[in-house]
Amino acid sequence: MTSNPSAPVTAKQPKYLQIKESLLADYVEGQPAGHMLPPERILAQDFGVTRVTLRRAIDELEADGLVYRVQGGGTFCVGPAIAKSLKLTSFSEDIRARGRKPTSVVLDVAISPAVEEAGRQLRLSPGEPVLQVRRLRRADGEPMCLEACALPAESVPGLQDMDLTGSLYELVGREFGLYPSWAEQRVEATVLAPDDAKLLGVPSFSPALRATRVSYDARGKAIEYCVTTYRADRYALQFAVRRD
Amino acid sequence: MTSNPSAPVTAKQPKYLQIKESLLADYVEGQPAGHMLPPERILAQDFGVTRVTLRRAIDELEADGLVYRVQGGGTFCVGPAIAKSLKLTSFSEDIRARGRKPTSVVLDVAISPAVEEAGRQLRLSPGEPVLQVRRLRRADGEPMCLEACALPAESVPGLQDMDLTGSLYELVGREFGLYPSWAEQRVEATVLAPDDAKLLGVPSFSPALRATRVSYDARGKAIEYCVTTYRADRYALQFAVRRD
DNA sequence: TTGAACGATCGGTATATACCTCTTATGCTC
DNA sequence: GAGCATAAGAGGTATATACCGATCGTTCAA
Repeated sequence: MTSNPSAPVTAKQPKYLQIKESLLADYVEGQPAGHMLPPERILAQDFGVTRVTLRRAIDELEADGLVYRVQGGGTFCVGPAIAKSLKLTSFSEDIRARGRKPTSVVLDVAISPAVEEAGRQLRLSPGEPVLQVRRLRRADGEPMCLEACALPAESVPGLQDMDLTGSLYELVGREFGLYPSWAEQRVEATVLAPDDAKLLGVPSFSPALRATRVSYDARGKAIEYCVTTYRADRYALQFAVRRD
Repeated sequence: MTSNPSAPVTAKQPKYLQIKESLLADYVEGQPAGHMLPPERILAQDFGVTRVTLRRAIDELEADGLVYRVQGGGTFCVGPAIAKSLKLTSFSEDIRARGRKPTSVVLDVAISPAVEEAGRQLRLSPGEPVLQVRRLRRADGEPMCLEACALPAESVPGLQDMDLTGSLYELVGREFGLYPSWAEQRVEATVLAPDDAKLLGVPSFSPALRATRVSYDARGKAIEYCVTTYRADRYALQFAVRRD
């Protein structure tokens, strides 16, 4: 980099990411479905980069499901109605995205030796310490779900004394540099045991949705094993999936 | 195409895809988690291509979640235990993947004007014809779910007279060139109405899992709107999600 | 023995360039 | 007016090359 005094605030992001953002703002956001972007060669010239670099930026937009390309045809927007997040979201993010306020009550925090399902799913040796957190989570004060998370205690030293009423994802990311890259999830229908039903404020044996999730970082290391039980009358899981 | 008599059977696949397959077989499949691949420069030399092309092949493997890269470190396998499909799967594919045999009984086929939810989700004008199929789906003969699919009739002329007992995805792909690229899905817990319960062979008001899905092609055009009701005691939805 | 500096090695970004393949619109012929 | 050939223009693949930035092992000094 030169000693250019007007260096951008963008903190040394690669060009192709800067161009991606620029393309997003200029040609994608707010555009109707099927709207065509300028040809790659023109855009490359406009941005003063090679077509290779420009293509890399569009690759990103395509991977995010924001545009699609037709060989010999052009590059087009998929439209605002679509383009929903294909992302893995936490409860907090999800509830906020629906315009409601997430809160939590910590029911239980404990560190115990890895046993049963949690230890096996986290791929821990029997006896290794596991931090377990049970929380009741609400949206605008309404009980929505019961959540039982287990994390390898060695990955998150001191977590048990922190504020656990917010997003666990945010917390372990900020404090321990652990960022889930992807997760395996299992969803089933069940009925609520009396204890859980009471906490959620519904009759015993009401229908419920149970999601069991194991989150991994980019290296494939298990970060978190989490079982969440949702009230069926107040919550539905919503997500997008890619094929091929 | 040249008249080269020793043309590969690989039907003119791009080099980077051929290399991807080759890397998969030679360095990824069967390798333990954390196993390191040779450096990019070496691999490029071995395959007789530029590093740019070689990197493109590894990009594919990384996007499939099969390897991860560490700058300055190397490229590593994520391991066989992980690397489950992040793909959108059909019922047939899913059941087969679990080692069971999928079969279907067609309960109902009809073409009617687009009304209600189906028409809205498929983004059709009111009155446009919609093909609706209701099926009872089994695994090894056991009733697993009830499925109600709706497709724009104009996209699939003659589908109503074809064999609908197999995979609908496969059929519309083969016959009409329609390939779902991604889908939005909504999953909720519910209880079975008496009619549905009877078809699934369980008592009325048994718990059930209901998945509502809209599939789109790469252009963002809606292909299919589908509501599937699963027996809670026999089926759980399983999938993987990416985060960023 | 420890620790800091260095260099080799690895993946990450970017340039310039060439040619292929597919789509689409043009325009001519019948 | 319908239909087919053609050319222009779009994205897709691949080469060769250069340098940046992070990691890790080694070496050398304190």
